[in-house]
Amino acid sequence: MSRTRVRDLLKSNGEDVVLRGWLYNRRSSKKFHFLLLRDGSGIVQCIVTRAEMDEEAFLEIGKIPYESSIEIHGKANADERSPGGVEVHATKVEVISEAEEYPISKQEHGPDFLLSNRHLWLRSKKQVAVMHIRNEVLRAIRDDMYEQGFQCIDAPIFTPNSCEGTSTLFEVDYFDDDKAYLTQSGQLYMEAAAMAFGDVYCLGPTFRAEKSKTRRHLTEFWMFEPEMAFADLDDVMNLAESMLCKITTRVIENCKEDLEVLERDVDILKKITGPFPRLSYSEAVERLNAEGHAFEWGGDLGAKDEAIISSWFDTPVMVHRYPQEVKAFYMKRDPEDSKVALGVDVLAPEGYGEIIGGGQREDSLETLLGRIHEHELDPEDFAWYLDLRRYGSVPHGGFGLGVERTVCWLAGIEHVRECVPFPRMLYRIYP
RNA sequence: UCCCCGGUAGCUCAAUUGGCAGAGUAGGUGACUGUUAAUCACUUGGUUGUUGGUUCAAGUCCAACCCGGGGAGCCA
Repeated sequence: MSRTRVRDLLKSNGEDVVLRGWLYNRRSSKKFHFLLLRDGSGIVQCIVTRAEMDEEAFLEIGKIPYESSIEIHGKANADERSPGGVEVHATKVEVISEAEEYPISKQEHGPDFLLSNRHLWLRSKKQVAVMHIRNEVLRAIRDDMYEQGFQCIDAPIFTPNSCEGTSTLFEVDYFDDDKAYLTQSGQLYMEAAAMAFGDVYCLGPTFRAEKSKTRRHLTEFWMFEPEMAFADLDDVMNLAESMLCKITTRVIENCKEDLEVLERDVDILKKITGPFPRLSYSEAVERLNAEGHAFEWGGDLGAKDEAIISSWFDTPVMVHRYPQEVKAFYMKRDPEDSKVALGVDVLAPEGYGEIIGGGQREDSLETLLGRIHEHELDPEDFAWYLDLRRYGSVPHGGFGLGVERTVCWLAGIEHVRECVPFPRMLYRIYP
């Protein structure tokens, strides 16, 4: 007899079924055992009655340790008294592998303990829900890119040098005396790909060796980076906006139960429909000052400033045209105001901060060369990148979206470490 | 790199001016009317992060170190 998945039990009402999974919880009295079976697709209550079972077998079932793997034979019944509305009336319970005393209990645990037990923590309800949402976010991105005709072009993980010359990178030995670095962005490679395929994206891991210790930082995180040829800053903002709306809609539609487990206020997410407010850096600074938060034009917005700006709106807000000094060398300056660069940051609501950064790229060879010198970078390192401006340069742009930060916001989680299966952080690389 | 907080039973935490190391939970034993983190009774469980110091006496005070958490900067 083939095995039934818990998620399909409702369709099997009245039928004999075989389930395989792990013992999630048990509630016992003299005449019954209520076993909660978890199989990865869901959790179902199974009832074992003393009257219908061999006395010794009944007592043994009361002793099966939590998280033991078990097989249950029985009949599926719709029953309102059971959580989930279905119950399996078990006639046979077999232990596949008896578990040792399981360290994670139903009570609350501290972050240190949970992170050290991440391989087991991943089994718990809340973590399962977050991973479902992550899965949906990644699928929504890929589906939308496919529908819009973007080509998926995977960027390399090993790179010969820093992409932007700014962040601290992880250095690794690369044969003989050479050094390589783990990528901190696929963007430069996406620019090359955009000149080959038009509209492209990459979606993969990214590494930052910054010693950041906050709820928004990981040393290894996933980033989605689309890049478009023949595109300006407005096109970039339009794509960022439509993508965030698409992701949110998909999560609301397909992750109802997960959002419930996480006690996420879905009404807040339903407001994410677009258009999002677009605020220039200068406008943002003006309003900050008008509201009594002294801020001098020219500096980069800090975490506090971003929190204030996003608190003005219920949806993500796009802040564009930053002072060019605080932005990367490849960012194009605004032809109408050379003091600012054509970049945009998208700030998520509810204080989740920056989830997207991007903009229009500099497409003039001369300007780009000058910028590389200003930033004291070696033009040799960027020879291939400069070639893109030699052979049919076009206006182009794109952005990077932090997958964990996006999941964190949608799921309403405190810390990005719960939004990736096995987080890598400063001082923590186990398990 | 800087600032703040913490480390006591497997886990979550308590312990008064320095004065016998405690509870809940998990584990064990038993009871129990279809239970919903089931409930009830009993019960096992300790080198208080490490090292040194002050003291008749240190979980508590002092010093150094180790580990972790939160935040800043930087960024997604």
